[in-house]
Amino acid sequence: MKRKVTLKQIARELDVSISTVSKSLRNSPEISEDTKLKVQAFAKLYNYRPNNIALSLKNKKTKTIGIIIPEIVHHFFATVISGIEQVANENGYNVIVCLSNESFDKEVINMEMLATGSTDGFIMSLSKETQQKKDFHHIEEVINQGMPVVMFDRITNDVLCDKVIIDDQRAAYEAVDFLIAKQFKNVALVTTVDYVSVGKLRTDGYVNALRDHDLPVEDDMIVKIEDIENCASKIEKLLLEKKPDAIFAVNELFAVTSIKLATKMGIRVPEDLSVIGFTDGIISQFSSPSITTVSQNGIKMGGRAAQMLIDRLELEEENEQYTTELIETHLVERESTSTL
Amino acid sequence: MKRKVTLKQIARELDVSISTVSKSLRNSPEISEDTKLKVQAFAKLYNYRPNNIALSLKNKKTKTIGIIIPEIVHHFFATVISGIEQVANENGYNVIVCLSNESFDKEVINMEMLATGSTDGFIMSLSKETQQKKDFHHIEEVINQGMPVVMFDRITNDVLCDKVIIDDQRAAYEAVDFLIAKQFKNVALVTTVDYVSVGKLRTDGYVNALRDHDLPVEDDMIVKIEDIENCASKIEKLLLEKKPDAIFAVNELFAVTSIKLATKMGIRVPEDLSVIGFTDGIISQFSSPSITTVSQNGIKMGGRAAQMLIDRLELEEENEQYTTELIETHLVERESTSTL
DNA sequence: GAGGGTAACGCAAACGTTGTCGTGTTGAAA
DNA sequence: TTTCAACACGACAACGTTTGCGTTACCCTC
Repeated sequence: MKRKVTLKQIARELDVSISTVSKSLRNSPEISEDTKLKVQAFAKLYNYRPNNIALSLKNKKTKTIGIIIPEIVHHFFATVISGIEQVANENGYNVIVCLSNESFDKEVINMEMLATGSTDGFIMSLSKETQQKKDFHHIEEVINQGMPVVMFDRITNDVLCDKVIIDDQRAAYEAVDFLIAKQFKNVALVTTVDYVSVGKLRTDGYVNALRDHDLPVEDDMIVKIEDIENCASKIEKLLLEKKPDAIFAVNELFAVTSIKLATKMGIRVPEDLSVIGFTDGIISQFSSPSITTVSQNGIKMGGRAAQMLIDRLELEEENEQYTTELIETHLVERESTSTL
Repeated sequence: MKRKVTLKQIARELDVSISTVSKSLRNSPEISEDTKLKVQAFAKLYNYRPNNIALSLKNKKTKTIGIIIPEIVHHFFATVISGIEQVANENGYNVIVCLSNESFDKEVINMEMLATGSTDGFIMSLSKETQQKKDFHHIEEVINQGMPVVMFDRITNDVLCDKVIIDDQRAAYEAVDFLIAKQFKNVALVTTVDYVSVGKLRTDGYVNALRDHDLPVEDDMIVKIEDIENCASKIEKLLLEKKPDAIFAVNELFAVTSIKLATKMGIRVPEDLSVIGFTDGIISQFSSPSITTVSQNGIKMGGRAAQMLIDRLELEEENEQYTTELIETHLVERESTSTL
């Protein structure tokens, strides 16, 4: 087993100083050609690579981005990571991933952990608990320490930082508008509880779309789901009592669940009921019928977030101007909406 | 903006030496109670946290695990990461994720990148290209440098290290056996090309199951898919010409694609055709009909891999004894197999 | 031969931490 | 009064790098 070779070892072997070795490898004009060649050859032979940790300590830069997200077994978050990783990689950055599992405490612990030197900045999406508690001191803190933070998807306006989101309200509006244009009169909504920021915004979009078309907004047509495990009865009740001709669901899971329940109740999709979901993930593509959905490009979102963070990291002067970037969405039409 | 406080700053403020501060915070008996309390109070006030990078450099341990996988937008890999992250976190480790995108070169670059001080060890699953080229010098190299590697799922026997896999062959055997027990006589196989290790093993399991039941193994009943985009014609041909009464697919995507194509051709699932997939992911759960599948617990797999790596990292003496651990699988029966 | 210029290299500091060892002061025992 | 232990703390090295600056030795010029 041959351990990693260091400048010191090369210096000793070649009987020169450490500085000479370092300068030779960085091709400094201070060093004679002879020595440079000798050192470079030796370094190549022993496959010398500068130690990242030592560099990080010296430069006070880790070239590492911390990602903190609620969960990773989730198509959208996975695509965002993928987008981040790609841009990060192109810029010589690594990504270190921490999961909050929707827990406020874990989010705090993870941030503090990574903030003590491990990363140069953060890209994060808030956990449900954090959104509920509205406690963002851990985020304020790292920002105060000079570490840039970029928030995406589940954000808060209470923290000043760069953000990347989709225009949830507008996307929802357009989805509902699409349904109304198809002459559906009883469009129901299956959404999350209000403290989930994106759920709230999509709900708002739904309401606005109905209002703008002078359609009634009935509370009974809106199902707010807290826990996916126990949502069946609520949706069944909706289908049974309100007999909607279309459903807008604020995520894939709600959409596919609605379809499954409807099918079980003898309601055909899309003949008797049209359904639009949100997030163009695996489920929408592969379920039967495949689901018409609002596509939010996670790769692009992650990529933009990473680029914003890196831009800020590599800007030497502080820039107090924060921006919120909107990633465009579009409706992917599939089988779950009738074509009439 | 208050930057992170260091030992040096505390020392200066309190007019003591750096060593005294360090020792006070680590509660050394060398230091008087008075001084300790004073320092600790000050440190708490300024929220002192030891710098991870400096610690890593000093201890030659980063408390970080490198994960290299082909892709992350993939349910199984996401669950494995989730499992790794959990165990890592419990043991005070962070995970840094790199994606090879199935590319050999990227896999090599990522490994070399992380190997120069960034991580203590690796957990990885080989890229397709690497499996095809059978070039593992980058892995051998980091092992030679004393960094432990744990491989999972897509492994190779050409490298000596710890491994975590499922018994692909046995799992496939049992799935096919299950079909045969249901009196299906024409069980087809939709699999990958042979160089994908798990595909090959699952193919072997299929073949063995048929042989053991004295059923013929026909080449025409086996479809090997290289590229998911252009697989439709092959599967359609199989369905049309061979009219199988059951299909065993070596992954979710192949299973759901087969079902979709069959349905389009008027073949009802499960009435006319039973289908079993592999990997219990989102697709199997939510497609219609939901898919009977071999469940491989990614969380458990990742957890075991992480534990094996950490055990080896925290063992001071070298242990040349490598183990390959099998994670049990089980068949999840759903709607895509007829119950007769 | 004295002075100055220059090529080629080494020293040392710095990043933040830990731990070994050395050092000064105090008090008590001989 | 001397000696010695205990106590409380500081100096320093080390981890691996980079870099500004100091230090040689040599050669050229006048």
